[in-house]
Amino acid sequence: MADKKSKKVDIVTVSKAARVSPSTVSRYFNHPELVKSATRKKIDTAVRRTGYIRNRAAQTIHGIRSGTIGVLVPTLDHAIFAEVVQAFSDTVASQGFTILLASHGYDLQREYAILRKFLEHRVDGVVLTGLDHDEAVFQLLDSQEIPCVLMWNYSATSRYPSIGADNEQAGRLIAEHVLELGHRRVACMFPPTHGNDRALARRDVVLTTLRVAGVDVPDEWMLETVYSISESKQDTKRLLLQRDRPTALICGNDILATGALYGATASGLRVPDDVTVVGIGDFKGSSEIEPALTTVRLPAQRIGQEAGNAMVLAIIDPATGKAGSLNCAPEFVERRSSAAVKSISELIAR
Amino acid sequence: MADKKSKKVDIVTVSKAARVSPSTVSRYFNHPELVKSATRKKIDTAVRRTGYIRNRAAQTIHGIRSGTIGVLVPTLDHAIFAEVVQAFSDTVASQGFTILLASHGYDLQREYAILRKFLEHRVDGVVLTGLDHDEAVFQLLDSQEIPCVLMWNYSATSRYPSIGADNEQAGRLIAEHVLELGHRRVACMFPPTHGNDRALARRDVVLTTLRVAGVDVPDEWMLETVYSISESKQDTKRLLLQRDRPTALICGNDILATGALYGATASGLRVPDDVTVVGIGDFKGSSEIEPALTTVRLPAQRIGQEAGNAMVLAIIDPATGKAGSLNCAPEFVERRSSAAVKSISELIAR
DNA sequence: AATAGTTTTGCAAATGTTTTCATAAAAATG
DNA sequence: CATTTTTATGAAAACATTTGCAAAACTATT
Repeated sequence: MADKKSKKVDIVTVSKAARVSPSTVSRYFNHPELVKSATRKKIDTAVRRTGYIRNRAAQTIHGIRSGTIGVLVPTLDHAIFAEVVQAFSDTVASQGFTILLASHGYDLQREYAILRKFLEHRVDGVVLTGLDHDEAVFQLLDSQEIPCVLMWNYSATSRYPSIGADNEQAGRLIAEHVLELGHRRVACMFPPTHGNDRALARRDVVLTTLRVAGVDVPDEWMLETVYSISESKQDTKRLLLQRDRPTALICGNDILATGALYGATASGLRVPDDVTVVGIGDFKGSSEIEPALTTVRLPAQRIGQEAGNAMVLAIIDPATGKAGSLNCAPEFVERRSSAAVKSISELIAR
Repeated sequence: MADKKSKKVDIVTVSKAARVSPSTVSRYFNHPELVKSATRKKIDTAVRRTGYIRNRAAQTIHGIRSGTIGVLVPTLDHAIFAEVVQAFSDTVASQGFTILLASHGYDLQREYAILRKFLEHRVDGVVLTGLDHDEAVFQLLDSQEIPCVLMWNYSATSRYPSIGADNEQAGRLIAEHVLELGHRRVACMFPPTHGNDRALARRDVVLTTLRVAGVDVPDEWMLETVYSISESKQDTKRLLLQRDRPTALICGNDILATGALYGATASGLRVPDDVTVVGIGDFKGSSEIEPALTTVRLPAQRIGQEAGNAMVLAIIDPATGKAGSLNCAPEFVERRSSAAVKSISELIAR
């Protein structure tokens, strides 16, 4: 099969080889039921012989769908986004769509530029990560008539349909757990919140939940740590080696919690006997680490799939398909890294 | 800016609004130096007012580059591929390219189908992962005239330019280290090698290196374990709880090694005192885990960048740009998880 | 075998751009 | 100010397809 290396082979090359008109070849691809099976056969061999590959660009200018979906994430370097993209990609690929992928690195300006680029490519739909975006982004989306879904976070009041987990709920679940265990001396470690509505929502609700229960997190126990195991290990060591240390550490995500676990070990402390460590996310490995991490599961894979299905539906059936928001509920997962405070004396101890 | 929600706005809409011809608008975008600055200003406001977005599909059918590069990986779920894709994407994005991303899940049939889809979209270049691909894939690539690079692995004899690390070298480095430490009772844990030339290359060279040194790995110490911390933790426990256990465990990648570390801990063994564990990859977290993992660094980020640069060059300057292979040398990283065998008695002990 | 009804095919126009070529406008030169 | 040169613009063809419409080729019916 497929030689004819040299010259470009297009639909008319094929039509000549098959001794039919270009229109018929076009129909062969788009409405095969309209072409006689004998002709179909002729064209089939012609396609094979010439090595013809359809040109989607040429179709697209006829208003036909491009078969691409633009996916915009902050970064793939966080396993959790990679996972959700993977699930999304698989889901839409099974329906014939391919994804255009780009990352903005939490820079909202870049997000706008990338969105424009997606639109130049006439993507059939756009997926953004998180709820918060530049007003210009939303306006641009408004002015187009392609479906858009906000993936990863859920909020009933999001400006576009949001499919994901409710971060506030996740934050509350973990904070309540820590409170239930009797901890009152609680530290928090969250990633920088600039341009990251997810982290922000989690942090705020954790703090609020604690405060409502009468637990205040002093400033020096309020750590802002970049998404990195080594950084969080460092910061945790610094935190735990102080004379006055917390009995529990709530981490904004499981990567930070993993580093915290390592940091506690490196500080000679046992988890959960000496200090409770909890995360948010339930990343791969969180259940296997020693001690296994207490956390809140954010169902990345499910989110990716649901978003993919919603997007495809909205594309192929814009009338009924209007994607709606979907709350993929986070789920509290208790494991070994958290335990009740030991005793009254522990509460007063340094 | 940008309203006119309803009707499609194309280059002639803009040209009317600016009272110039479509050709001039086209030039405004593609050869702005050819249009008088007064006219430029007119068009500029017209573009803004109409909310026009260029249509790359329409450009592409003129043989103009599509500005897309097809990237094909086994899966994004392995952090290492996510990392390399991220680096690649960033690199080419800075030159105005966007990536079409798809994953085949180690299914070489799917790889072919995806490649075809990429070609339908008239990507300007294609990146595949690893050296081994279906003959049909190579033939299809041969018949096209777009650049292709094989990313992640390096081999001097690869069928297309390969940019990546030499897995044999990586395997040798780690095997030699284990031998130098005096280990003779060595177990191996590798992922399934079907459709995965990287794992295969590593395993073969490790085994060969050991055998040359007179160390044979018995079948029951030759573990095939899927890429998963929990699986490798399980398998490691099973391995280490036998009466007759190895003094060292070589893992095909750091994920397996991480699970092995957890498994050893869970078996009540200390690493490296009771058993040496080494990996390949130097993934994120490998340096922070307790004990820090001895491994071989595969420079994912650098590979992604180099591949991106090579690809862009090959696209924009096909004459000189012909991408060449590049060996991003793996680097042995000694950390805490490996140590010399303790004593002669240890060698005989069970 | 003629007619009507279907099915299959081809022609030509349309899609949204770019580009070549020719012409108009402006600038430079005498 | 006329002429030449340079610069800026527009008309029309080209790109690789799809599609509405009409003609042609079959089938079925009488």
